[in-house]
Amino acid sequence: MAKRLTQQDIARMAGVSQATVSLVLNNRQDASVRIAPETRARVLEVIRRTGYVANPIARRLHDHRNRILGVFTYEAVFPSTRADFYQPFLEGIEEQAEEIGCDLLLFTSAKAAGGRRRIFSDDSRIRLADGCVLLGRSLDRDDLAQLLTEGIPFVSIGRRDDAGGPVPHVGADYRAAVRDLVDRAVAFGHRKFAYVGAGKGAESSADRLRGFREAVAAHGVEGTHVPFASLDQLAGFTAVLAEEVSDGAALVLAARDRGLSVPGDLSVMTLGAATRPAPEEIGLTGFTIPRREMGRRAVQALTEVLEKAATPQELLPCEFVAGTTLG
Amino acid sequence: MAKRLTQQDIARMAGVSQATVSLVLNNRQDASVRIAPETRARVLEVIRRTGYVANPIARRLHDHRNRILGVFTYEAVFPSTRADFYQPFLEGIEEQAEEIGCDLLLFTSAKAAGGRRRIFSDDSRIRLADGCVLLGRSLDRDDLAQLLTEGIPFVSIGRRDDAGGPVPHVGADYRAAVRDLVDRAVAFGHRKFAYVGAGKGAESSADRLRGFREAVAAHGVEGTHVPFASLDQLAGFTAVLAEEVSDGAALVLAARDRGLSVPGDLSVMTLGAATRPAPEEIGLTGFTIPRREMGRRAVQALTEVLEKAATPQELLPCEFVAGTTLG
DNA sequence: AGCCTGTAATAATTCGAATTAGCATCTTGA
DNA sequence: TCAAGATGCTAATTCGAATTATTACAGGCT
Repeated sequence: MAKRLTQQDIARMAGVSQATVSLVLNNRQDASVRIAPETRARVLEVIRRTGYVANPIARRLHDHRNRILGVFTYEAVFPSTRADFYQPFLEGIEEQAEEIGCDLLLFTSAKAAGGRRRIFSDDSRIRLADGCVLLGRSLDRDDLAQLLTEGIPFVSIGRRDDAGGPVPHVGADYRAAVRDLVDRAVAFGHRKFAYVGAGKGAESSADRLRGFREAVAAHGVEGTHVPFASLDQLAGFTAVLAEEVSDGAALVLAARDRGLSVPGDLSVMTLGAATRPAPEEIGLTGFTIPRREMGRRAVQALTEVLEKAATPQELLPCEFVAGTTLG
Repeated sequence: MAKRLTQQDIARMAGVSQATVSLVLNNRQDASVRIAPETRARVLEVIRRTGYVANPIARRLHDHRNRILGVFTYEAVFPSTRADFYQPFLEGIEEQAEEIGCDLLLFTSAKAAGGRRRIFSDDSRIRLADGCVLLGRSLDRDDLAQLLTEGIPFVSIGRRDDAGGPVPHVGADYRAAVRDLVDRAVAFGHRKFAYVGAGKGAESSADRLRGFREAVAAHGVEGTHVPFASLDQLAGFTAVLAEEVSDGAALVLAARDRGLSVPGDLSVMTLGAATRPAPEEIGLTGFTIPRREMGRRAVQALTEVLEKAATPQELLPCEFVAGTTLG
């Protein structure tokens, strides 16, 4: 393996000092440092001839930035089973990283303790990057707290409750999106609503349920939370909002199986959670989560954290999907 | 942003010298450098408390290792349009990287000149990583040559012709796979073969065509290369091998449109290239490319390059897919 | 006391490039 | 003619960690 050329080598060849090579390379024209045109040309010629490129490692050692953004996920991102969930986020992240000229570091080395990666372990590599985007339905509270206390620049994708301090995040406005769905359903004449899903645990679930409760209260209609729903538990309700897309789809199929009409006898809406893969052909009414945009904005927010030591918190609007299961 | 901790900081807190911290951190036990157990424990405690991690940049500057593996692609990897192609490879790469405790660096910063990323530019960051996996249907010859002459450790996914020297790669054995398909078709009685596709340009295309030529020659049957095929050009042939899955699918549909039976009147096989998305429901006869395994092996090969300065070259077998379009 | 041996830790140097302070040399202008 | 200023370049330092050479000190032995 041919030894790599250094600025010192170039300097020797051009008969100047290493400092001069550096100045020429960076095209410095300041009043304080001047290089004669002939000298500059001579150095440039040697650089051209040798194809010399500055060693980025050494270069980055000097500034404190290395233009590397970390992406942490609690599990592998590429397996196809998880692709539907991660991919749109990552698409946005990659896009924005490319725009600001940063490389992306995937923390695949994080020791998988009990099948789940850890942000902090004996030799946490989280600080490899200038800053870090955290991705996952739920994030460990202790991890968030430690990130905050250690002053590690990061942004969460998805809203997060305070963890010993405000957590910088870019989320989706599930609360408003769910309220909007209820509003629309009320306009269709619905008065008896059921919310199907956990409604707690992850912030994303809690936000949805909260939006639901606010909306039914505002309209003065009946709204019940049914954590795990079979069709039998939904007798009497005319509109069901299912956190999970797959749950919504299953309900539609089950209802039609029993000869019920959807949306004739029962309206079903989905709240976009895609923990499990779901059939697409049903055309569920609901909303889309701006995953890609969230990825983009997260990287932008991270640059704000890095440059202004800010704590950005932002919720992006979800877009209504008409579908065919509300009537 | 809180200033990043240095070994000097740790040293101060533990009341020792920076050198001592380094020695403890690297768990050096040599006879020449000894650290008292109490001192060691004190330093480790400070490290644990602060969550200190050595700056990989500085570390790399000194010992030329940082447990970061680069992944270079000429375009973004996450957009869904490219996901089908990249994903299986990346899945294998991620899996193996996780196993050997390395992080993955995606070179999103590579300047996109004319929409295509460049490995080498004014500020090439390729050397940030210990080594690099190159991914893409075709790789720039000049880039490969430069990687070789600069002695940058890398492995190509996909076989590559020499570029001023042998190129380390992990590819798929298209040659053998295509020969196998022809063998099977001959066994079915076919004697007039057409090869549809470029058959040149990328090594993967050339290898397929080469396998085709070898097989028809070995059997003494007729074999013609038809770069861009419409159904009309295929009159007289009884078996068609299409490089592109989508081309094969289109041929089947076109043939059936004209009232021809597939495989009754015409057999169609595909050679697995998936540049464009293709319908899956046809059940084309052909073979699968072991993309995921290629990703895994590429990372393993890269470790061989790094540890033994080897130049691994390996072709993995493709698996026959019976399908329904050969008879 | 003087000398050696072992132990424990540190000072100093290295990696490659960027930057700052500063040293010569050459012009001007008074 | 001499100070002031411009010009062109380089020596020295910095970044953070790893390594080598070296020092400091205790205890044992003659």
